Amino acid sequence: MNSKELAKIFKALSNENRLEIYKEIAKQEDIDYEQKCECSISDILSCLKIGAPTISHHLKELTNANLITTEKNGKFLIAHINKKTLEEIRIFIDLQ
Amino acid sequence: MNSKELAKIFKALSNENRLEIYKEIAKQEDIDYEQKCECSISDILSCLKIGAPTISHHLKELTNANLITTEKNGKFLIAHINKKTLEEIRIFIDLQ
DNA sequence: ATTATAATTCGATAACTATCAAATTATAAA
DNA sequence: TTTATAATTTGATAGTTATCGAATTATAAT
Repeated sequence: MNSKELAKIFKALSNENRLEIYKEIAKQEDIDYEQKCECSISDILSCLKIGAPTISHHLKELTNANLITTEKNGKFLIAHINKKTLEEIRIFIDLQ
Repeated sequence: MNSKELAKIFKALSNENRLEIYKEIAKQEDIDYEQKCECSISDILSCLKIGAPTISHHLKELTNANLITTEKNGKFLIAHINKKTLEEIRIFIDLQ
């Protein structure tokens, strides 16, 4: 993976609130291990002090960096961690 | 390590050129394993297409995020990777 | 059908950042 | 002591981004 792509991933994680969102998604995915994971915007809304439009924006950034994937479940949105991208970061760290 | 600190670290790595500088420092440190490592601004200058003031700025950002340390050797500047911060990133990755 | 809820889009704004040229400081070499 | 080199600082600028309120869309519940 080249520096441009990697920098993009780091940029997506470089905002405190966005990082919190990412961690919350990972946490939910862990809890709901065998169930269908449901980490919706409304869930995140209650954790953070930022509005829905901002969360929507942040989720798009995370998606754009391939850190998460999302799908719609009725009214709700479900987010998943993309393990491959996480692995790319790990590879970078191990190389340094 | 909390999200605010971690986000700061990621921010420092979120610029392509700054990431390249970081990698170059790591590379030099690796090469000069038993010698005194000398990764100066002038060395980096020749690798990247940005000016000295910008590199100086980037080095300050990396230092500020505790990703590197620097010392002066005469006219030159020597940079070192801070392994502890690298380890903090690894811990985060392993938790996800 | 109407209403309520979840999420997104749009437009605006304030804050931040990468970059450069020019000037300055610090150090080494001649 | 003069000159050359390395790096930093300063000031400016163009581009990016986090955030919000308002409006809109999509879906579910009544």
